[in-house]
Amino acid sequence: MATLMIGQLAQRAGVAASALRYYERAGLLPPPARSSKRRQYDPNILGRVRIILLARKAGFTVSETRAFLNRFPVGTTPAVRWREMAKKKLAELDELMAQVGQMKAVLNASFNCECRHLEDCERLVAAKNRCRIEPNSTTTGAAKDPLQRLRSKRQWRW
Amino acid sequence: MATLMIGQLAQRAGVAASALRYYERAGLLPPPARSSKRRQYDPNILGRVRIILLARKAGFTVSETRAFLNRFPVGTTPAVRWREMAKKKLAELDELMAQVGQMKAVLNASFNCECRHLEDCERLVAAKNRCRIEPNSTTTGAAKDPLQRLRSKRQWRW
DNA sequence: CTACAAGTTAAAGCGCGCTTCAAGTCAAGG
DNA sequence: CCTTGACTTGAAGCGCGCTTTAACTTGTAG
Repeated sequence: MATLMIGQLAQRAGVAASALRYYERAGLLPPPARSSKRRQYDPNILGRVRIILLARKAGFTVSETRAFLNRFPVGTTPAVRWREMAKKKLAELDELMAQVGQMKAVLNASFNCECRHLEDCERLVAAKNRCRIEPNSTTTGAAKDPLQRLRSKRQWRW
Repeated sequence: MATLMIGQLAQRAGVAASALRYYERAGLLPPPARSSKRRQYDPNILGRVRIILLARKAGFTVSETRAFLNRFPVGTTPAVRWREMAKKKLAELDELMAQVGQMKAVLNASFNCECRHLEDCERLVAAKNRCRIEPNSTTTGAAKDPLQRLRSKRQWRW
């Protein structure tokens, strides 16, 4: 009794109902009982939702979170499992931090030139005369991972 | 003479030809002269490509990079412009770092419980009996920005 | 009975920065 | 002449985590 409709569960958990449906499809939440097709949640499920959100907040992807949730091998407690996964994730985060650090270095070290126009920089760079634009070479390409955000398919107007 | 085909420019710059075409569409590279429809690049354009890659490496998005490249207001040198944009970007990166720091905190502080099964944690969390799962409350939802990676549309099997 | 609110589904959309594909053009070498 | 390889274009795809939309059902209030 006193089961929760999806909207109520969503509100209590501080998350959108659509996200809960998504988590169900993704295997993070078990399919609840239904009354006339509507989901009726046992209030205890709120604990699981909170754990899901905690895992997400810690940086785990949805599939990592699923791996964490779906019944550990017998004998491993949640805490053990968590620490194991946390170790990997911490390493990933450290790598991310390192990349961000490199970006900051590039931001601080570049364009210490006196060129009046960008074209001057371009020519100097093309001629390998530094122009003190580059920090420490290794211009092996742009950053791959961190930070993201023209789609329009139409050409830029010059 | 001795102009570069797109493949050659790509190789020298250490970037894919498709990326160069993309940069052109996006307004980072000026449309080059053509010989029988093929792009013929002035070797000097290599400088511009390098600058583009540097900007990307520094964390600037494509449209930010376009803003940086496309002719500053008269009187602002590349260096000035760069420093202005770098300032903002550095702030963004610091925010990112802070978020990553929070994740690390969550990773380290969670699941210091002795529960044998996840279900025990769930019940405790649902009943607000901590279970020492949470670090410092503020469970306002999962992280929004950093780190990203079921699309399949098909249900997870339980 | 009618309205409205809240639920349901499957499918598509978003952001970002390219990459990949299909279908075609072109020049040089054998 | 034919092949090969590099180029061309427009359009679609990828990854990730949801959100949004469209079309429909259901329970409740007036």
